[in-house]
Amino acid sequence: MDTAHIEEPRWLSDEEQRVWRAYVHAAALLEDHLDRQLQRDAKMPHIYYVLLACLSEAPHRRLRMTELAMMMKITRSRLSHAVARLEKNRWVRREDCPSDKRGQFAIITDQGLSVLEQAAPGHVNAVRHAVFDRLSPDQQKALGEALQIIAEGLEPKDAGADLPWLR
Amino acid sequence: MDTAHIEEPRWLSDEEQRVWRAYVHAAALLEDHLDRQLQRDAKMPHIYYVLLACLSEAPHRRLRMTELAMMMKITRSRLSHAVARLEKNRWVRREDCPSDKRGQFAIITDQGLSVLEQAAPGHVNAVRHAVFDRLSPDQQKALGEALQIIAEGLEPKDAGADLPWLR
DNA sequence: TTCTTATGCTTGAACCCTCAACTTATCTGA
DNA sequence: TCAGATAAGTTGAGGGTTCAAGCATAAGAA
Repeated sequence: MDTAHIEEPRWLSDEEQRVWRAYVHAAALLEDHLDRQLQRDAKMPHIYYVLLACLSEAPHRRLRMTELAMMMKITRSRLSHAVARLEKNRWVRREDCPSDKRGQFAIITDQGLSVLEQAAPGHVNAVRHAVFDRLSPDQQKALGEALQIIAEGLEPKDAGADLPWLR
Repeated sequence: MDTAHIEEPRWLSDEEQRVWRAYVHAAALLEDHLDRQLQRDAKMPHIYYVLLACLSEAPHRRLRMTELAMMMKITRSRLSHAVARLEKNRWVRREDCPSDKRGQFAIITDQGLSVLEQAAPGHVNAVRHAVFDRLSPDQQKALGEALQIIAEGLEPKDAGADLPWLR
């Protein structure tokens, strides 16, 4: 009997399952925790905080939409919706790109900057309590290295973040 | 000048920032990747797969709603909506608990079980490719330990998962 | 018992994200 | 120069999640 073409899946070992479960649980609890904290204290979910933080550190407090999307590892569509929402709050505004008429800059406003500064201490504390206060330097280092490898492996090699059929 | 009462936040060091960014990126990319794979191949997001998997391993293929929510580290509300959706697909059904008239069991159906079995190999492969194929055994171990510590720290000590004011 | 509080679970509105389709603009090559 | 092809970004529908409120039952106190 020829079974060479059948992909017999390699199930996860007990050890691997434990690691995987730890990931699933930690990710669920952590995202929840941060979202709740920021939603309560700054009226925005975690990802919107990251968005503002990226803009605040960018050269002229501005980034092209695509660049920002790649930085944040989210789709352009998602970013478009997010910026639209933040624009309503007057925390971000858009501006046309002079050199490419298709292009848009997202720019953090003074108001957005001040909201970000108000939110930052609470957010950093939440991260610290949840993660860094609990791990030894070695554990932190190991965690970072493993996650970096995972992230790199999933990075879309080709630009088309929104175009899954290119995969 | 008395500044003792002012909480000067301890910002993240460069090293800590790198670790934190790695987490944020890995989490975003990984959830996205798994959701997309499962949505394509099994018409459900990752969390619904986990839900079915939990039920499939439970004693009589059934769990009380609250128990399942705690296992999955999600709110009862979210679970309620999720089960409602899976019930429409006939992958899960509900049953009243005889000993507590408020209680409900969620039960995976034969159909749900078969969908789960069909989806499992592809999902395991995705996890393997993204995580375990890229990390040495030591790295896996370290990752698991760090994540477990983080998860434990965020576990709600008191039962009230839905009641944030109890903290 | 009866009153009070706590528990189990659901609901609907508001919000967020995904997917596919679309618009406009830029690039490429014959 | 001009017709694809590609790129930047947006849109709306459909579906998932959150939050606060609600209903019904159970447990505890008086």
